[in-house]
Amino acid sequence: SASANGDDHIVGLLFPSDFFGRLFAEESRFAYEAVTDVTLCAMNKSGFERFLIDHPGVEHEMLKAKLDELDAVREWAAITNGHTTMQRVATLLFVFSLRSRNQHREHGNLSSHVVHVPLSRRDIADYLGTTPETLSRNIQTLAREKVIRIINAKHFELLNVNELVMHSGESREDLERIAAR
Amino acid sequence: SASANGDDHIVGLLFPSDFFGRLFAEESRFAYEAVTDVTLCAMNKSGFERFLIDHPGVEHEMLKAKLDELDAVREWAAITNGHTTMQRVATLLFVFSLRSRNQHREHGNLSSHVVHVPLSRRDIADYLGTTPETLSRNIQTLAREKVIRIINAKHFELLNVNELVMHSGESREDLERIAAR
DNA sequence: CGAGTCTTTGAAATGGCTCAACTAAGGTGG
DNA sequence: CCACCTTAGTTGAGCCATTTCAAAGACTCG
Repeated sequence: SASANGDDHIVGLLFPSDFFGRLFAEESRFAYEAVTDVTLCAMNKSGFERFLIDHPGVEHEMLKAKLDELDAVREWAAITNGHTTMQRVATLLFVFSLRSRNQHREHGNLSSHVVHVPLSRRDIADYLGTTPETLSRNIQTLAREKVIRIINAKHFELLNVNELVMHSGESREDLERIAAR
Repeated sequence: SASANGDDHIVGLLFPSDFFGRLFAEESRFAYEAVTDVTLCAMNKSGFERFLIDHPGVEHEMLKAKLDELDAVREWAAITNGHTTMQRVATLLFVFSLRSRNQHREHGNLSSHVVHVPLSRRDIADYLGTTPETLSRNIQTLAREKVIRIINAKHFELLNVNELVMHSGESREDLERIAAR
């Protein structure tokens, strides 16, 4: 997750296996903050830059990854711009559900529609461009409508995925593409 | 400018000398639309991709450019998220003023604070994540406060740059960094 | 000089924000 | 192990910016 506190804004989330750090520049314009325990692989910045330059094949893969990332950021920007808070909340829940499903698969727990969102309400709100209060109200509305069940602050059970997709205002294909990055 | 019409959204603007097109992917997720007459340099996509792979030094420069672009998109996303419409309008005008100042410099017309925004109100509104009506009201407010003078729909004279910066809610340094890309 | 499009303006409706209080949860020290 | 304290989340009510719907100017182009 990049940049969080104060009245700054969260401009992205990072998931396991994601790369971060600002290559080929003095410093990153954004801050990175962990919301869970993390295992990370750190390397010497200039050494890694050197390595990329010396191994064009690897740098080529890095370029492709960054091009994908660029698309994803633009896509997310389009979503946060023209949608209501409810649509953003629904989109976020669905995207996280696809991600956690992938993580649960290895536990053989495929049928479980439990979504884990490790962010605080404030962080989610910052990411979605709203306030914790408005976010909470929308989550509670979804629960009241039996679209989700709130297990606890960070765990949700999806009771009606179709309804969730409806609320997101996106087609299911678009949502899956967004989640895929 | 990328992606415009309907209820789609504008996720970026392109200026002279900018590169566009989605390398190393089947097709672009976004559409590109010209709002002015343009002179463009087109090249064979797969040929150019081949060229990049064969010339790691050039591909390296491409990577650096895309990394900058990524920062710029994230920065813009942060702006459109947490700011009022007025702040976004002021930011846009200031950024365009820096850009057109650079263009006017060569005409020896340095002192002129005339900003040219070739987009329609609808396009600007889409880009800023608002409606043409709200956008118009904010522009008119700036004019009423003598911060700008509306020459015509696409040309504005900046009467009070300091006030404009105030309205943007950003520091002048931040604005200049944003404009620089 | 129209016909059509773009922009502006008005008035009403509303979604989201702010401020404030209340509840739940987690963590600490006695 | 429990009372306490602190933080996070929820709920309520009023307010305000923005949207929406509608219509009146402007500008452009044939």
